[in-house]
Amino acid sequence: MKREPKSEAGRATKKAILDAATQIIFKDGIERLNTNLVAEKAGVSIGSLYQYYENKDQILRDLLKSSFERRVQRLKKALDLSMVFSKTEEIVATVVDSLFEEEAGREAQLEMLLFPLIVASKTDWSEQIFYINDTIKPAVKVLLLIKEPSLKGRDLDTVSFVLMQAIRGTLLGMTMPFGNSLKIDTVKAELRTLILSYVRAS
Amino acid sequence: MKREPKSEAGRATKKAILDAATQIIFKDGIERLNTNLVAEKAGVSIGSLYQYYENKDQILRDLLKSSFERRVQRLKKALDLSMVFSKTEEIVATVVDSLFEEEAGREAQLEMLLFPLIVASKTDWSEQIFYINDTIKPAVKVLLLIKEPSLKGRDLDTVSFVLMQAIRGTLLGMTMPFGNSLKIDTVKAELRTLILSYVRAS
Amino acid sequence: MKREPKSEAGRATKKAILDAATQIIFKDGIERLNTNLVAEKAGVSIGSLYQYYENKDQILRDLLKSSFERRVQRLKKALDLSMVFSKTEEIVATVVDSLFEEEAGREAQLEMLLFPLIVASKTDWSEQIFYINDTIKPAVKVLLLIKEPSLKGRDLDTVSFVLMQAIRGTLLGMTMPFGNSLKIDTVKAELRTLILSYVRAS
Amino acid sequence: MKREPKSEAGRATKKAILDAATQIIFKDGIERLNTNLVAEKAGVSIGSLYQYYENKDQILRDLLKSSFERRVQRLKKALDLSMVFSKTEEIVATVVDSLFEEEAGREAQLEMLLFPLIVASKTDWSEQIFYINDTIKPAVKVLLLIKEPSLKGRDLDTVSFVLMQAIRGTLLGMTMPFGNSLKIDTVKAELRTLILSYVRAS
DNA sequence: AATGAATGAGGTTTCATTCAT
DNA sequence: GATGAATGAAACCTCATTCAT
Repeated sequence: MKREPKSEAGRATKKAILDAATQIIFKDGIERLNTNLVAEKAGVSIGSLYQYYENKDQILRDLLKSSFERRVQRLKKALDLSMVFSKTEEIVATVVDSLFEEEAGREAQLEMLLFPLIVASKTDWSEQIFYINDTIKPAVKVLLLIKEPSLKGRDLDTVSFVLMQAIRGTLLGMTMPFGNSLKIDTVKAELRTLILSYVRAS
Repeated sequence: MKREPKSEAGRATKKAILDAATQIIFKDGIERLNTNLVAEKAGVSIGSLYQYYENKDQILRDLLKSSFERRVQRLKKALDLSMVFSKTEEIVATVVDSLFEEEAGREAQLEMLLFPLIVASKTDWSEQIFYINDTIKPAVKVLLLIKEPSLKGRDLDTVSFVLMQAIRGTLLGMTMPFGNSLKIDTVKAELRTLILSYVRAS
Repeated sequence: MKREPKSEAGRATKKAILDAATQIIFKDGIERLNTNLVAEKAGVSIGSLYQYYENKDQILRDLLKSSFERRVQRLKKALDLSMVFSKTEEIVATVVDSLFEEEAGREAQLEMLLFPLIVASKTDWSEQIFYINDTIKPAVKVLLLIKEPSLKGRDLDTVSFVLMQAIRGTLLGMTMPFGNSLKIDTVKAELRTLILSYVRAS
Repeated sequence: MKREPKSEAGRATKKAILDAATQIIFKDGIERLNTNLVAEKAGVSIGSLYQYYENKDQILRDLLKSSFERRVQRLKKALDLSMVFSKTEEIVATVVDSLFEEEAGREAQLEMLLFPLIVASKTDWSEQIFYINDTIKPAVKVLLLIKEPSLKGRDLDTVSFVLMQAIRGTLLGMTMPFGNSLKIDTVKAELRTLILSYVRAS
């Protein structure tokens, strides 16, 4: 295990590395992501980079992890706030709004770009991959069940899986060439319709 | 532009290259996909590979293209056959069945694995990317409208976009670690429910 | 030794190959000159190319040879015609004119482009290299001596060497970026001045 | 842009690469010049070579540049020293002597060997190519005009162009097979004659 | 005679990682 | 701790040439 930064400077370096990596992925493409370039863009020597990250995989893993964490934070916040509202409609609206916040699309995209590397690398990524399911799904399930009794009888694991994939797919589609010609508000409205009609289907 | 095979042998070589590439992607991971390995697994010299493909990107592009074509074929077939059935339920069931056929998941996965390379590469992929939308979407739209008059008033472009992304997302999820613990029949049932309830939502 | 073309078609093929090679050198650069491309541009299969040329070097050698032959023809013609004129001024003017004919610059350039390959290759090129010297120099020497008695006492080999290199250098310079900004007629006038003043120097 | 060496060691590595390249060009021929060989002869890993040079072209460009710089230095020195002499004859003699110094022929030759690559490569070489003209020509023009008023009325750009090409051509010819059979002193004498008679021609 | 598929040695370039300073 | 020079395996791609048809 590599040194955990003890000083403020160390933490700043790690952040700079992660930021540089993210920037490269979106600006130059994930194929151009290499440690030398990351170090350069982060304004850090390649030697320093390897003080904080054992290897390239660790950087990617950290990237994915922090993306997940941001997403979880965003969703949790949305759900917590909306729990006090009475209607499912409002909960769904709040969640959909939070999904379309600035960064959410980028995170979906980042996740997808990272996936091939996840699959290919020798390091074990399962911790990262399951993290979001373990964190979000229970909340989703509980919430759905309380609000929509009609779900009783259906397999909630499958329902939340389909729901999440549908949402993620739509989000991802928005970041692709053919997706960004659509009006965001219309897409949000349709996504709300999809979610509501689905959970209320008998 | 590279030589288009003029003999039967040439065509066989091209096919062998494509097959080898597909096999490598699914067996070894897309990160291990390199021209030398492809040539080797195809039982062809590296020189021959470059007779038929200008560069690695062209192989990937061809891979994507043929995957798209197969998908379009499959969907077209399903839609044509089902047109004679009277009910939307049956159409949807047929389409969902066709999506879960052996190869369909692989194609969704291939597409996703290829995406980072698509984004990163200098070659222009838009032709490939738009192909499926241009081919499938009109059919979907016409069909939906005929069968479900309740769609009138909604933006059909957005509806079909959301629908397709939802389907694609679910399909993709099935190929990922956390997806394949679910029962396929349950997922299919839920996907049918999602589609039907969504297009019938008012 | 390769087949000498017996048929008209054969000779045409050889010419097509040479023409294609010349075109490639000037359009794409000598670095892009390769047998496959030559065959393609010549509208001939690579197999056919190797029926007429043992290897790439032979093509280059043939290229150089025919360039030399054209130059020799041009100079001979100029010298023969001008021999009947009485004055050195007129001879020089005629020769300079012939040097600036359309193709002459190209030939100087071709020769220069071919030189590194000449030096590098294993095949013996001395025949080609000396050809022009052996053919042109005697004529130059005789002519100079007859017309300009002041040359007596100077080493004619050196004089004609310096003269030829000066001419060739100027010709070559005209094909380079910084050369073609000059007015051709002024350059021709100065070259005439240079030649005349030089051979008449005491 | 590649790393500029920040340490003494780095500068030494760059120099070793350039030296190795020069040596290979003259010993093995420019066709044998390849990055692996250069790295090997320089006693450096191929990776290090690419730390300092973006690609092969950059090495060649650097080679040409430093050759130019050496030539300019030599000529400047010769011209400065000779400015104090009173007669054009002496200036010309000094310049010609400097041109025939050990290295000068090599530089002319290097330049010529590099030319095909210059023409073929995508990188922009104009900076290098114009450098020598911009640096030397002004000095030549001023000098000529001061010393030889007879030049008034002639186009000095053309005169200095013809003069330089004549000189360069002669220098180059000396490095070629048919040139080195001549006595150097005779050639130098004739070149002096050529220059003097030319600039004094009316 | 002509074709063009196939070959593979050899070249260029990249990049994760190490290690001496 | 930080630096950056050095490494070299491994990838990409080219092209002269052969040979079966």
